Amino acid sequence: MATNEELAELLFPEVTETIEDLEKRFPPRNLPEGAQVTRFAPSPTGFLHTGSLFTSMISYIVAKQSGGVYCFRLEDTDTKRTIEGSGDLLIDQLAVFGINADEGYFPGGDKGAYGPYKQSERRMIYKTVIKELIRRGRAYPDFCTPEDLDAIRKAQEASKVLPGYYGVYARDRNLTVDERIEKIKAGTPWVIRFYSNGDHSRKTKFIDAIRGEIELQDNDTDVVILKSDGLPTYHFAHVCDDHFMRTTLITRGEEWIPSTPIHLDMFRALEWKAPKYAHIPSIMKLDHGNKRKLSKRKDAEAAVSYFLDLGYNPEALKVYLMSIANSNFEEWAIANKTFDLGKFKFSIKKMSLDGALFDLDKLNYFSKEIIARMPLEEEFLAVRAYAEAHEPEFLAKIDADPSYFKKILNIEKDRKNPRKDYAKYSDIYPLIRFFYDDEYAKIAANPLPFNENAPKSTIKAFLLDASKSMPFGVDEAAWFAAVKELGAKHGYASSNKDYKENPSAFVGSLSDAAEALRIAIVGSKESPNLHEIIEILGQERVSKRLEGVSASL
RNA sequence: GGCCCCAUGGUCAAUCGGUUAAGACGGAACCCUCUCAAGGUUCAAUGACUGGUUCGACUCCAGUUGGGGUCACCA
Repeated sequence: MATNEELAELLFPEVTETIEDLEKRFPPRNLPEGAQVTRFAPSPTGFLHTGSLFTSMISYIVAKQSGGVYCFRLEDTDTKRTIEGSGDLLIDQLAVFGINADEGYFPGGDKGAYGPYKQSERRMIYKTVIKELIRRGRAYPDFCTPEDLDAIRKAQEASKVLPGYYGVYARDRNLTVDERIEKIKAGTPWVIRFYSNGDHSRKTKFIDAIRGEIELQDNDTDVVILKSDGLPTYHFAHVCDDHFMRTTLITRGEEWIPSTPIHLDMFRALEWKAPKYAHIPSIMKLDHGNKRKLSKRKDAEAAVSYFLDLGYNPEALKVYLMSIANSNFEEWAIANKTFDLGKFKFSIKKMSLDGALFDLDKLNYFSKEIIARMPLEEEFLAVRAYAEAHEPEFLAKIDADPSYFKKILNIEKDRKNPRKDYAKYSDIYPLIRFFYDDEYAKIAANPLPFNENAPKSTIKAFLLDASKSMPFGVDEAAWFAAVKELGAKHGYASSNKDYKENPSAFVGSLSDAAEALRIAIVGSKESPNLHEIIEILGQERVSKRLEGVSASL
């Protein structure tokens, strides 16, 4: 009669260390009371997901505000789904949002004493633990083929019993050690399963940091812990890694709630203290009247890069996500006149329990606020960087005369209520391109939107006159007084009130006069403060435009 | 289907048994105003249903309904 000891040795001869050794290698952290060790542990399967940003942001802020440690761990155990280089991309994208790990996997190499931080490099750790589990009879090799498993599942469905590899349905659970050894020696492929002692008819409870007490049926499934490719499954890797990395708070999506009993079962078997869990609600989207999780495949906004490509300020996205995470953040921000997330006291208990619908309007609102509050120099750099990456034509204009562009950006910015017309950097160029002569020429080549209130001849004369006598270098009041006077000379009312009282006495209202000027100068009925615009454009350019438009009428 | 999570306006939501049920985004109106973006003022809009417990329930309990999640050698 062979022993489990022999089985373990046959399965993992390369493992020489023990769990004891690992405990010494990764000692408990020496952190102050209350400090949380959190982690973000994505799979390198693509771009940073909006939900991942949400979760990582929360992990980060919890660690920071408690004086703890935030780790980044790469869960690259699914070799089929792994996309080469996406782990590094994830780190770059998190860095854009200022979420930089204290320790973990980095493109240049691991940082921290609890590594490696890439699961594919932790094989020996998993095997060490599994070898021990086999010795103790708490794990065993399973020789089922996919077809065998399929047959078991079909039988279960037919007899209307819960599907899964458990109890009497766990075919290889009760093989003798001799039988196991025999099959292994015969070269039968195997995986390692956890030997559960759980009882499905009983409940396990745990305290979720967000939801409070959660009660679930105890796990009795013998889950696969080591796949045939020698890599662990998520369930086992989570238990091992978070134990040896000394994670204190597991932040993960709420889709993990149902499998928590599996994890607890394993912590129990290993006699390890289970960490606390905080199951984060998912961000949802409305799809044909139904709420559903943001989907990487179906929804562009599921990828953080979508917002970055459109030119949203990363801070704005974070602020929006924080307003979902802790809804009191918004009131705090208004009261404190700052959106500085670092100064806000985040509370994991205040997180709402159901998934929020992604609200683009609200993102736009925050984004406008944040861009408007940015100091000019900072905004300039950010816009330039965006143009550099996405709008080469715009970039050329900026670089041809940076100070000119800064003046444009600064329109109505230096005041208590700054202009808020850009939610994202991509909104800027279309709105300000008239400042550049070649772009203005393209706009003016199309019919300009003059209204029909005043006859063309009046507009023509008015614009021509303005091109010669409109004052420059004077303050806004003086300039506007001059505009009124000029308008009056051509029959426009000098106030809208006058016009309203007696419309037939005038060719148009003051608004009509101002509108004619605006259209001629910027090519549109809408623009920021006209006075600031003409001062930036300068007398020569403005006169030329007025003259040109007048001539074309 | 089993199990779990969730349930206040269109959206995000406050209230820890007693309120005229906050606030923000969005919407509407008005004001300001040379247009727009803002800003100001005001308005409309919420406790899924049914039973309990209680002097009193949005709040506690149960059930119903609805939404979401999960049941892999994916995470």
